[in-house]
Amino acid sequence: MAGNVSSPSTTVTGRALSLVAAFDEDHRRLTLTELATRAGLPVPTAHRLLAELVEWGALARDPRGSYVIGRRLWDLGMLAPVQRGLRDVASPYLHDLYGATHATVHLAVRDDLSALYLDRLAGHTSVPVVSTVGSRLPLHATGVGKVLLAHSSEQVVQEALARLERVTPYTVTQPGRLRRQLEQVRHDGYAVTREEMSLGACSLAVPVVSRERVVAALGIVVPSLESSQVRLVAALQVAARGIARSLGSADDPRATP
Amino acid sequence: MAGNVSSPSTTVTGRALSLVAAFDEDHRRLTLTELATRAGLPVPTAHRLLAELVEWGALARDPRGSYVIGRRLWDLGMLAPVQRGLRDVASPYLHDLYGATHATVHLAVRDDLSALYLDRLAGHTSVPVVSTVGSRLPLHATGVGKVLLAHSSEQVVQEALARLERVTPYTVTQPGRLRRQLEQVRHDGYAVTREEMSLGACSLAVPVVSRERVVAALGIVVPSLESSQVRLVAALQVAARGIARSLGSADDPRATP
DNA sequence: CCGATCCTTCCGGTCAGTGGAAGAGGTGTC
DNA sequence: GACACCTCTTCCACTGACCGGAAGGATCGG
Repeated sequence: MAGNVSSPSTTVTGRALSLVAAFDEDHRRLTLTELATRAGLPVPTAHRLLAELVEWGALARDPRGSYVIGRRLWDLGMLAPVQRGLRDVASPYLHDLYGATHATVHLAVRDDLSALYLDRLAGHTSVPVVSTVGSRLPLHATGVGKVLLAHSSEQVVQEALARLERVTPYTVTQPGRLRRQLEQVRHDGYAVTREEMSLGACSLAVPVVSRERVVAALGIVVPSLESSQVRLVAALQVAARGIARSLGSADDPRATP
Repeated sequence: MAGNVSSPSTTVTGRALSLVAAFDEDHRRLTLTELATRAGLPVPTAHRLLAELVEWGALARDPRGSYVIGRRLWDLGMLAPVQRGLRDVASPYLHDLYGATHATVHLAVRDDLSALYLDRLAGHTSVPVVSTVGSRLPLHATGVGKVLLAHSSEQVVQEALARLERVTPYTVTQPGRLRRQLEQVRHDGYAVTREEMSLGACSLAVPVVSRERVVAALGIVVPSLESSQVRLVAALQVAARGIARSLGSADDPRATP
């Protein structure tokens, strides 16, 4: 799985961007040659563009000379309206929820065919969890993902069902079965997963409904569901309603679903 | 205060970047003409470049046609090593601290002459606080700022002292007085501010010391300090030591101070 | 209806960007 | 010490991608 040699974009901006795009969750430090390869550019060209990006602060060089994402991009990223209102509003509720459950708490929205984690809140002793803020996980294997999918258009559902990757032995990979689960989620008002994304981790999630639209999903990850499920769902719903209420008041409707 | 018509960078990448740079905390939504002006570019040129940036996802267009920072930049920003290890490690401790104090909790590092807020944790009922994650506040008027300044090089201190802007009637603007306070901070091991940044908000902050270097500052904002100050400082120090301990283990030394 | 303002598209000239080639620095091998 | 091999950096002449004035839409308000 060496290089996703992207289409060698002919425009300059495109090329510069393809260099930046070479970074991802698993590639936070890249060398010149790696970048050139991944962006599908000749080394000297990459070098020149990178120099510019570094000068501007989009990228930075670590002590070893490798390239990393720079502080300026981080700054700018924080300005993104990516549900910024949502994130700000939700923060205290995530918190309450953590206080009530001591489970890892997640806030996610759907972005294309993945669940995009807007915020995460984990304690010291939480179950090992794969997600980090800004990361994406598949819709079919996570609690928040199922909630989001359950309230998506038929077209999205079809696309998602078309590629159900197996992650653990318990991942649901049969379209029919998942469809029934989604129906269940809509009926129950919450979603459940049991070790479908990572072993030893179960999750519960509920939708956050504002102006009659599902704007996000709120979920928690716990080692097991045993008896406490009812209580946890109740806590989730309280938090979700709180978020929705805060969203409804004093917030402009610039959603970006 | 219309346009900071930046030097009309001659390179294409530079121009594209100058468009992105036109966004800041106070300008999260910009129209084509605004962008063109702020970036110092002709409208058609700006238009073309913007189209590319939008297609790529660096920017996005809101329902009204204005431009905003796109989701992809947010993503990428989250990958920035801007103290990412620090942020991840600190998160649970910030939490504990909130649980113990129910005050707004801040984690900040020094970036040039400002305090850069890496993380913030606020409850429902917290004091009104200006900071948001990713924002910068002056070093001389905040608790975390004073801590960071107290442990900075003489050169930085001098530059900071050279421009002590007044924010509230209580902001310390006399260099001599601030110097004495910094001395006090080093001696006591914590910093105090009383309504120096915003009225009705006092703050306490302590340094996070890892490998004998001050790598960050941890602070809380409360309505008043009255009697509980000793307890609060103790809680802060516990958290700071916890973070430092977690940092010391299992983390590589790619600091970016 | 007409003028003002902002957004979008077009297209030929030109100059910035391109990338092969060569040099510099570093590291491992015999 | 010399060689092979690697990645990074600089150079520079050619060329085709970008530039931006001009013109055409779209929208709004009077």
